This record gives sequence, structure tokens and C-alpha cells, in this order.
Amino acid sequence: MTFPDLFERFATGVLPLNISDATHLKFQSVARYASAREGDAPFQGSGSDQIIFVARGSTKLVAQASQEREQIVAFNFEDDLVTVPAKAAHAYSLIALEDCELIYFPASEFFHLAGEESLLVADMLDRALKALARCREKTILLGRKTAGERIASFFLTMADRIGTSTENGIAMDLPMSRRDIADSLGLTIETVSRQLTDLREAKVIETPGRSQVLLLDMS
Amino acid sequence: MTFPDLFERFATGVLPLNISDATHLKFQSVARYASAREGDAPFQGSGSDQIIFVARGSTKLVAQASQEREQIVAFNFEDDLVTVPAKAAHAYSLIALEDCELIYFPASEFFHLAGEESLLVADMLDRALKALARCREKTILLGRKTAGERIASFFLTMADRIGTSTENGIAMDLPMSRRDIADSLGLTIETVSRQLTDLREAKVIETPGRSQVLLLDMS
DNA sequence: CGCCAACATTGATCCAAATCAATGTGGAAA
DNA sequence: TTTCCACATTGATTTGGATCAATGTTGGCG
Repeated sequence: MTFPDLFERFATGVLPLNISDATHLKFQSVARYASAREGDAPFQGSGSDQIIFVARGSTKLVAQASQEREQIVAFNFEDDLVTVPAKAAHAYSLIALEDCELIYFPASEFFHLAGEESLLVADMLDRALKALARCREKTILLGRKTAGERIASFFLTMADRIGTSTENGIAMDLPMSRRDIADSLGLTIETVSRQLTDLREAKVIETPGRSQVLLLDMS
Repeated sequence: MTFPDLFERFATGVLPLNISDATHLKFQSVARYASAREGDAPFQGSGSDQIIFVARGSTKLVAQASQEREQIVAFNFEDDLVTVPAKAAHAYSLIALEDCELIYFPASEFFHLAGEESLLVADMLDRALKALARCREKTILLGRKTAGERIASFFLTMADRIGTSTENGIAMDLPMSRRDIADSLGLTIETVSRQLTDLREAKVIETPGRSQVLLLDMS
């Protein structure tokens, strides 16, 4: 897709319907485009917070807990808007799970423009509160759930976000590896793998390919 | 304190300086007041999301992971603004850590009024993003840190929020019990207690009373 | 003041998940 | 098609924190 097409996706997905043409153009003029191959981290050391619209593909927001320990804070799919903090107690980076096309803005410029459109600010607040709600749910998961419960919650969330229902159950094609799932759920690859085996044996899921999952039972 | 005094605290802490008198009065007319004794949960089964301003005292936002397992999602101190979701995958409640006075609003009414004041919406967005950042940091802590690291982070955060520096180090008077600390950090009371003992023996902290802590070393 | 109940600490043991260590496997490239 | 390698699975062992079980401490109240 070309930049205008991608920007149009952003405008449709994020900007209010009744926005003035002038503001629309201002956003278009400060919007930046990035394409990322699987594994790329296009926003390293940018120095300032970034607001990123995932126009195509999917990404993970990763925090470095320390050398060799990472925690995935969120997964993002098409049409999601992500805020990547530049300065925080831990270093964050957005990494492509598959080839991506991204529209992004320095947060300060974005908010400056958004300030003129109160509907947009209200929508941003709404998105931030939803992200907060999801993050709180993740807090509960990481603080008080067992490995089995974490995997179950993960599948239910993913089914909701990227699943398609079929005659046999809900099918999904997970863009993330076992390592990503482990880093998101606060587990190890091996534990994730063992839980999958258990669910497979309990006839709750089927895994026709490495990344496809079929959810048979919702419980 | 009386309701007008408490509302004034809210107005000073939350509403923009240049707000119109009309809007100020509208907020005053929909504001509700609650006082809570230690341990009270004043917002149970309210049916809709609530926005709560902690005018005096401190609270914890608790999620029920299941019977007997709770996770504290956030602690709140004077002048904090908290959003308590009514409907979510888990049940949330706000509980007083000590005697509290609260100003609160049904979220829908609050946002309706706030919509007329774009500075206020922008400020709410700012608060939501800060809460999200804190929640993300908690995600990292719960996902990838050891008991010792969790306790250390907890003290550093508390020192920052409610500590006062003295000649010997940073002193704080923690309003929460060991159980609360454990439920916040995803640990058990016993583990918290053992970590405190270790820190005491390593001369990193002193605990002059049950709730007082003196941080000697920042590392 | 001394009692008592709630809170905190300490010790012994257990267990879920981590770690260490092979072995198996799907799918892209030659 | 076969090779190859990164990814996934499986198994053996270890371990950090949970659980179970006393014991100690503190501060509110009769």
C-alpha cells in the first residue's frame, strides 16, 4: 500500500468523522511512515514518546526487565493505536511480529494537533482507559493465576481479538512464537509448551500447524 | 472537613484553573460525597463505572481473581483520581486503607460534563496515560521480577509517593498491611516478611514500628 | 496494668514452574 | 526432494516461593 492509502486507514480508524479538512491535512503533514520486517524495532532511541498506528501487520510492545529478561506488555493488531514511552524505569520497544506498515507521530506533536479537536481527545481518552483496563486484567493474570489459567486467558483474549469462528470452533493464526507467548504471560517456553500439550490431550484445542490453533471448548 | 471544603480540594486538584463558573457549579451539583472507615468498600454493586477523587486518606483498588485470591491493582493517596470499572472480567472494588473522605461521580456523568471543557479532557487523558504507565511497570514487576526485586521496587515507589526525607534516609508510614503488600506484589505475607527481615539484616531498612519504614540505602 | 486478638515473624516442608538437557519437527531454501 | 535450522516438545532435576504450622509482637481496650 502507498502512504496516502495507509494514512487514509489511519484517518478512518482514528480521526473523528467530522474533523475539519485543515486539521486532517495537518495530521497528514506530520504523519510519518515506517515499514518493518518481522523482528524489526523501528523506534529505538527516538528520544521522545511515540504514538503509533498499526496500519498493517501486528506488533509486540516489549519492556526490558534486565539483560535476558523481557516482558511483553501488549500485543497489537491492525488498526490499534499504541503509545511507546521513551523514558521510563524500563526500556520499551515496539517490535514487528510480522511484516508491518506503521503510521507514527511524536506524541507531543500528536497531542498538540489533537488539542484542537475535542472529539479526538475524548476518543484518545477512551482508548487509554481501554488500554488501562486491559493492562489491569494482565496485572491480575500475572499476579494471581497459575500457568494453566494464564494460557487459557491468553487463548480467550486472542480468540476475541483475531479469532474467526468455524463449524468446529474458533480458529486463529497466531503471529507470535512460543517465546512471545511465554514473555507475555510471565512463563517459560517449556511451560507454555507443556500446557499446550495438556490442552491438546484434554481435547480443548487442536494445533494443525505451528501457528494455527483451533479452540474446541470455551471454558 | 465539610462537603464544600472537600469539593474545593477536588476542584483545585482536578478541574482546570480557567474553568467557567457554570461548569464548576455543574460538577458541584453532580458530585457525591462518601466517607469510609478503614476496610470499607463504599462502591459495591454500583452498576456503573465510578470516578473517585481521594480527598483525604488512602485506598486500594482490589480485583477478585477468584474466591480467596485477590490482586491489588493500585494504591491511591490523597488527591489521586481513580476509575473503578463496574463490569470487567474480574470484580473490582475500592477499599479504604484508613479512614477516607471521597468525592465521586458516575463515570458517564463525569465525562459528559468534562466534554465541555477540553482542558479537563486533556488532563484526564494525561492522568490515564500516567496510570497506564504505572500499570505497565507493575506488569513488568509481576511478570519478570523476583520477590526481592518486587519488595525493592515497592519501597522505591512508596518512598517517591509518600516518603519524607530525614537525616538518616527516607521515612514512610505505610497505610497498608503486610497482606496488602503481598496482594499487590503477587507474593504471600510470609515471603514479604522474610524479604523485610533480609533487608533489615542487610542494613538497608529499619522498621521502628509496625507501619513505619526507614530506607537507609537507595539501590 | 495485663489481656487478648489481630498482625507479623520464623521454621519445616512441599510443589509448580524454572532450569538444564536432549530429541523431535515443520517449512524455507538449495 | 532432501537438507538444514530455528522452533517446539519432552524428560530429568532443581529451586524459589507457597503452604502448613507454630511462635512472637504490638497496641487497643476492659
